[in-house]
Amino acid sequence: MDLDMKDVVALCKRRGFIFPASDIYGGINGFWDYGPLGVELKNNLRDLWWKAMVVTPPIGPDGTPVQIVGLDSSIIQNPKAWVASGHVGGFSDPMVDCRETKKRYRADHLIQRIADKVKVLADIGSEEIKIKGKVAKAFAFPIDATNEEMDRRLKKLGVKKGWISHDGTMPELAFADFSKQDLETLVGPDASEPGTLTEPKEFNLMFESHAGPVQSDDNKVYLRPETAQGIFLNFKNVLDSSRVRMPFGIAQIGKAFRNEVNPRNFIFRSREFEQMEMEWFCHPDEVEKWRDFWFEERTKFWRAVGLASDNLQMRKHGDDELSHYAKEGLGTSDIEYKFPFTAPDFGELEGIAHRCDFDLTAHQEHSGQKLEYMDPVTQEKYMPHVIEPAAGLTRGALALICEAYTVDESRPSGVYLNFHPALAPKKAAILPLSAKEEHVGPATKLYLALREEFAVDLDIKQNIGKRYARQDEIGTPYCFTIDNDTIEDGTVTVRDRNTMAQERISMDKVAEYLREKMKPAGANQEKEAA
RNA sequence: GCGGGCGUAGUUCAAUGGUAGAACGUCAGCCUUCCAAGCUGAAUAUGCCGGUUCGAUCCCGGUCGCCCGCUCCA
Repeated sequence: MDLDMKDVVALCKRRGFIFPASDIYGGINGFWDYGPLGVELKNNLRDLWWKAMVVTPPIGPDGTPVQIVGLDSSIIQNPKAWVASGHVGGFSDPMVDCRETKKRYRADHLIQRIADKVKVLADIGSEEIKIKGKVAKAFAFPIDATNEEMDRRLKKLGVKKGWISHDGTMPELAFADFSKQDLETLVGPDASEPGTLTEPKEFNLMFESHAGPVQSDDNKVYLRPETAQGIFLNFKNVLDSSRVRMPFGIAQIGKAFRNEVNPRNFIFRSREFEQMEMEWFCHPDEVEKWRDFWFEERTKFWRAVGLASDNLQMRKHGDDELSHYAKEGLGTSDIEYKFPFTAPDFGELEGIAHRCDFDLTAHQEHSGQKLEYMDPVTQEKYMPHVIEPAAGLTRGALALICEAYTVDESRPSGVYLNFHPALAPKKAAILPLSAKEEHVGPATKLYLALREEFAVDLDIKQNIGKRYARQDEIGTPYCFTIDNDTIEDGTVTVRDRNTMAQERISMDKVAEYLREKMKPAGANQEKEAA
């Protein structure tokens, strides 16, 4: 059956995974809070990523582990950094609305074509093109409109042939160059009369604040829209302090902020979110090798944490959707997940981008600091290129929840969360079969021993069925039940979340049992074992 | 940002121009030797602001939030 997002959202709230931010004040659009279980899940994913990147980075093509160091840079940086990165300019996409058709266009995606003839005629007042009684002097078309499409549209609007043409005598103007008054005589791409387009509206997708208690333009600062820039800003510091040599990576996990026009789809597109980014610096000649390497590693990671189904797919960006930093080079490939709200389409989970030397070059120019790399062996001096695997931590957590959400009418809870044990917020629940001391005593002892190593729950209240059901709903993979046999022979029942099957194991072996079950999730485990 | 829909307990739903009810969940207790059993009890809701009205959860306006579509997503 199709997974309904409403059920997922309800479970997340009911069991304490994700709450609307500022819930008691009616919430705030685009912001979410992670509850007691949500923060565990998110931290587990975060820690596994950190381990896979920084603690036990993968074995490289040459058979030795690659070099990656960690970083935690400030959310607020010198605003010049965002000018250099292109965010101050590039983040502001002027938008134009059509009052008639309610459509919205990016101003830089519209062009206007004005026929000289029309202009002249209008100027001398002898003849005019009138549409619905209004003077039309110019027509806006999508930037990719073909001549045929433009002809067809003009004909439909009743413009006589010969009055206006696209034979090269008709100038093209960028929308932004048009004056406010000219808008009155401009016909929108889908409108039936002139004058329906609004002035371009500035959209700045970066959050602004002020460093210091007095607000002025002089101390305006931005909340980072991506963690990546903090890495580029520290490239030289890391290089000078960390004994790293090309190629190497700098990894960072942290919050990022984007003033999304329209936050949607639960935590998928929120205004405050968390990223896991690694900038891999390498020689320009090696980018292809490393792009392929990281693409494969990152795919393995997502499969290892539990996104092993057909819901995961890989997609290369088309040329039309490339970022400003990826216009040259190898482009961007996405790892995508089929979320319930995107199905049958997929939503981006991680992008592996070739950022070229865009960022370091830009920061070198703007800061005046030399950021080139001098190879100590070859004495070659060059600007490193960057392969960037950039993943959404919060999106990842959402994908994990969606993937884990399993409807099972046959069990009391009706649903269980099939998390990989390493990701599950609680690894196990310790359940005394009855609330009597002979059960509670050993259960408490087991709980105290296990909690040193695992996130476990001790649950004494209510009957055993209710307790199993509750653990199912929060995705606890194992329940250890203490009963009369435990007192006799020191064994406990292990109840498996997915199969509901039970087996008895010695109480001494419980920790080892859990340790074993946690194992396979590390993305680099297989290679290490080999 | 535009259009449409919606807003009642933690969740899912019901009802009404005359002071809101259920199920599940939660909590407390009893009972329970393995899957939400049974029994008893308890707490908890009309998003917010304003208007109409004798009286508004219901009608109207605004606002906030959620969902769908469009747009956008460097």
